[in-house]
Amino acid sequence: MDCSAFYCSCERVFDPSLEGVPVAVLSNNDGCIIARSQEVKDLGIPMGAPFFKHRDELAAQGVRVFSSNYTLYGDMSRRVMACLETFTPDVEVYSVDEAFLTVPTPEGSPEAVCAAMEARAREIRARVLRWTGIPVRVSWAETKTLAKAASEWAKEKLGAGGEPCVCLWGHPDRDDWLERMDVGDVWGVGRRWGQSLRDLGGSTAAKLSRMPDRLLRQRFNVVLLRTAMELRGVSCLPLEQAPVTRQTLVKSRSFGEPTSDVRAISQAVATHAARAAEKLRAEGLVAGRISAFVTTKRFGSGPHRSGGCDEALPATADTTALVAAARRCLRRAYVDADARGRPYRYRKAGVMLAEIRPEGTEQRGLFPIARVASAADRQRQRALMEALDAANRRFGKRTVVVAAQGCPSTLRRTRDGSPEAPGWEMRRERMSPRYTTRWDELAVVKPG
DNA sequence: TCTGGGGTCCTAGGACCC
DNA sequence: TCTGGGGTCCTAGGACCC
Repeated sequence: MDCSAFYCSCERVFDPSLEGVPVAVLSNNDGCIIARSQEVKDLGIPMGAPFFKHRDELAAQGVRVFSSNYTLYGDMSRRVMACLETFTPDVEVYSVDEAFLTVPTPEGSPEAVCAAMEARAREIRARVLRWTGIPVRVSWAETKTLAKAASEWAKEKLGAGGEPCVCLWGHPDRDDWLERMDVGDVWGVGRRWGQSLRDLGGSTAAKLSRMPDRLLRQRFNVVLLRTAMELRGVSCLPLEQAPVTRQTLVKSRSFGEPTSDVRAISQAVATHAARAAEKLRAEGLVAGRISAFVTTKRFGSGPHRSGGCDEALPATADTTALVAAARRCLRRAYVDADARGRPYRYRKAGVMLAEIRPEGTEQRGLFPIARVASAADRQRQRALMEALDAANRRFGKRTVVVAAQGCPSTLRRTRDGSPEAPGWEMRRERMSPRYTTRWDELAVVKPG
């Protein structure tokens, strides 16, 4: 199951004026176009295109453009997934807008099975649409990679105004589609491998599936061999339902404006560390390593630099410990100018946590890397973090912060009295309301 | 002026062991 | 000229995903 133009669909659910109107959603900092409704795709605006290059064209075409509203999309995603689980418990939530489902195959001839499965797909699509307002594609096949290939086919049918529900298994045009499907559209084949495969004569999904195992293993790796086998109908990628513990956690953002101000950057890094710590606690995890990094802009003039430093920690999810460590890392990673004295204009900073484990399972070192707090001190810190999280949950995100994040009360006030965002905060000028998660942002229905 | 953020897995090569 | 055989662990870099 794939949601069609998911972020655009979420925007449309609560704003009927967007129905039939072209819609686009931007990445963080309003930088790139990361979701496009069918109308915008038809205009030829590519995925991931920089917004500023298309701003005028989008305006001229009457495209409604939104900043990304992850609170809304996350909540809508949960609704869609919950709806899928009413059909089968065997659901793998693969991403915010995709899931894999396993269902029993009905008895009968291949043609009959195919027809029955396509009917099932239409049933699922109809229920998700009715319950959540999100249009989806549902496509079946005997392996995940083939199911994704079927989904590509469904996408093509949808673009041509057809029914986006396909069962590849038993379909009379199955081979025809796989012979037509570009190898670059195969799940697991990116730009680099796509070009290499074309050079070796594997320009379509069907051709890739016929390439010899040894060639794939030698020229690429076992991952691509698995992809080829999956295209042959041999399942190599099982349904993953047990949530796995993450290995890393990254929090980073581009700045609204590039800056050389180490104090501002330090506040941004402290904020990322605090947010990462909050997320760690929410997931019941601790981290044993932290790094902080800064990068200048990737494009244009001026000296370019990307630097990071890391530090081992006694496994922790404590905001104060992680913020302090992140600031130490930043101090080592930050360089103000290149060898010729030209200042670096930093565009982005972030924090990465690694060596993550569930709380309570951390391995203690023989030689502690830092003074180990007493049990009583640890208990007090835990209680403090619980109070911090509770206050921020109840009264809003930046209610209680560590001072290193920058103090909200010292910020300039805007006309309505709320604190003005600091310069390093990202641009987000076209955000829709968080319709489903904030009482004060609920949609209002007016009679007549 | 303006180009996102957050992940996973695999491999090669270096350093070390006996 | 020529230098064994069999391992582990770690890291950086490259590929992929959404």
